[in-house]
Amino acid sequence: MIKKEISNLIEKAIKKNQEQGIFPVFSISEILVAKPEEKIFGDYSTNAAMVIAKQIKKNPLEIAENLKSEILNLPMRPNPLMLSLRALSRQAIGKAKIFDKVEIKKPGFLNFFLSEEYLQKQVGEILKQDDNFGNLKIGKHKKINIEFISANPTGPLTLGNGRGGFCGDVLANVLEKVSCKIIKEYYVNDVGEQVKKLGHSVIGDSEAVYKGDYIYDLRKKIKGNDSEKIGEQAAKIILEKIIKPTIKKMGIKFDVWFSEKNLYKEKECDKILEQLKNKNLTYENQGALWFKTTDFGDDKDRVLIKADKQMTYFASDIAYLKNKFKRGFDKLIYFWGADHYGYIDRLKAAAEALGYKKEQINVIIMQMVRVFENGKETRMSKRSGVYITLDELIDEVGLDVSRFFFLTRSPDTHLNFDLNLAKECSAKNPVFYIQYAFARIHSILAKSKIKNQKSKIQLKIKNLKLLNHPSESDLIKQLIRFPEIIEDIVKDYQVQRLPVYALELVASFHKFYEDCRVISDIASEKELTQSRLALVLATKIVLKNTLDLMGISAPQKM
RNA sequence: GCCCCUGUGGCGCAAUGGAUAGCGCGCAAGUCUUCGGAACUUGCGGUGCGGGUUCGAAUCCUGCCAGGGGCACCA
Repeated sequence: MIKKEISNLIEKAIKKNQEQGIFPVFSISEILVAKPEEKIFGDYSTNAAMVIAKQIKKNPLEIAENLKSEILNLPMRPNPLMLSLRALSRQAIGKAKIFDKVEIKKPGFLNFFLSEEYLQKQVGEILKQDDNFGNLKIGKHKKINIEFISANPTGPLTLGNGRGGFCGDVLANVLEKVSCKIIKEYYVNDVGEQVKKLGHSVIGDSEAVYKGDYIYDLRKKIKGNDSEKIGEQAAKIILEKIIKPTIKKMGIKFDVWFSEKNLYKEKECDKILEQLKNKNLTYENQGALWFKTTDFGDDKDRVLIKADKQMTYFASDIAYLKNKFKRGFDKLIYFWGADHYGYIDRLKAAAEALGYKKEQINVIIMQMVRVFENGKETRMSKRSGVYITLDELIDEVGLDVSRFFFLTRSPDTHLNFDLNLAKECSAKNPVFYIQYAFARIHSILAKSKIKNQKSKIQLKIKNLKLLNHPSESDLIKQLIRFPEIIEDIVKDYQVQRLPVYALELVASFHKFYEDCRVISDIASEKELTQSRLALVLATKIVLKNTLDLMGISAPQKM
C-alpha cells in the first residue's frame, strides 16, 4: 500500500535526521498520510513536518525540507505487498521511481506526486492478485463475533433491522478480508415477557399488543389459551416462516442462530448468578437481587432477579456474554439501535466483572429509522401493524438498491425514509451508475474476445507503460485506494466508505471510457489496446471486489 | 433535569483536525460517426447561531436554537 510506504519513508527520514543531529531525539508519533482533495497538492500528503514542528519548536517548512531531501536520498523499498508474490518480486525490487516529485507547500505540507511508472506497475499488480487484491493481514487472524439484527421473534423485520443488518453483514465481509475469523450471530429472544405478550396477541385477549395480518394468520393455526405455550409456538413460526426468509432475501447468512432458551436449558443463567454472588458483586434489596454495575462505571446498579423471582433479560444477557467469551472470541461486536444506547455501560460493566476488558466489546449504535408516508410519520413498531416491512421494501425496490441505500449512510445519521420517494429513488439510484460501469466493462471485454482469459493480457504487461493519459492515471490512482479503504473501515467500522468509494471509482472509469477508446482496429495501436484492456480488467477486479464486500450484484447486462 | 446522536446548497447524503467542503437528485446549458447515453462536460447553489482552542475547524471545547433517542424490579 503506497500510503503505508510513504509513512514508512517519512519515519526513516526522521530517524536519519535524528542520527545526523539535525533533529533532536523525540518520540515519533503516528505519521498521517492523507489523500488531498485538490490535485495540485499531489496524490498523497502528510502534515508530519507540522506535527514535528510543534514538538521540537522549529520552523515546519525547514523540517519539511530536511525530510524531503532525506526521502529523495533513501533507497525506495519494494512494495511489501509485492514481496509476497515471488513472481513479481524481482520486477518490484527494480529501481522503479515511485514519485515524480515531492513538494513542500505553505504551512508545512509535504506533497507526493506518484510517477506514471509506479502507477502502471500497480495495474499488473492488481491483475496478479485478482480476488486477493485488498486482502490485508491487519486483522491478525483475530476471532470476532458480530451480532446483528437479533430482532425479537414477534413479527416481521423492520427497516431499522435492515439498517443494522446490512451494515453488520458488510463489516463482517470486510473483517474477513483482513484475515479475521468471523462468526455472524443472531440472538433469538425466544423466552420471557415478549413471548407471553405474543401469545396473548395470538389469542386475542385483553393483553394483546401485537397486531397485523401475521397475527391473525397465527390465530387460525394455533389454538389454546396458555399464552406462554402459544407464544412459544408462534415465535418459532415467526422465526422460521417470516424472519429467516427475509434474512435470506437480504442476502445474509448467519453462522449461528443462538436461542436464549439454551441459556436456561444449560443453566448458564444460574451459573452466572452464582459466579457474581461469589465475587460479592450482588446484593439484595426489597426482595430483588441487584448487580453492582456501578463498580464498573455504570450509572446505577441493575436488577438481576425481580421481586417476583423472575430473571431479567439482563441476567440472561450476561450469561450470553459469558457464553460468547467462552467460545474464544477476542472481540464482540454488536449493532444496536439508538434505543439501546443505555444498555452499553451495563454490558461493558458485566464484561469487566467477569474478568474481560471493556475494549473487547464494540457496540455500534445505529440511529433510528423513521418512515414517512405522504408527509406523515408511520410508526415502525411491530405492534401497530401499519408499517412497511423490510421484506416489502426489498420486493419493492430490489435487494441491491436496498443494500446501497442503507450502506451509504453513516450510522450516526438519523434516517428518514420517505416511502413515496422510495420507488422513484430506485429508478435513479446511484447503485445503477455503479452497476452500469460493470456492465460496460463486461461488454468491452466481451467485444475484445478475451473475456476472462487473463493470461492473454498478462503476457502484455510490459506494455503498461503506454498507460499515460491523465484519465488512465486517475483511474489507476482510484484502483490503488481500495486497500486503503479496507484499512480505514477496519479502524472505525464505518462501512459507508465502501459505497462512497465505489461511486468515485466508477466515476473515474466512466471518464476514462469517454476519453480513451479501448479497442482499436488500427494495427499500430495494437499494444495500446492490450494495455488498456489490462486496465479495464484491473478495474473489473477492484469493482467486483468492492461490490462483493457490499453484497451488491455485479451484472454483466442491465 | 442528566446522557447520547444529528443540524452541510431546494431535496437526500459524503468528507482520519488540513490546503479551493465532495457526490447524487432537481434546475440551466452543452458533448457523440455510442468499444452500451443508465455516460461525459460546464453552470447556479451550502457547513443552524455566538464565543473559544489551533499555523489550520463541518470536524475539538463552550453557550444558545431546533430535531431524534435514552435515563424502570420494561423488553
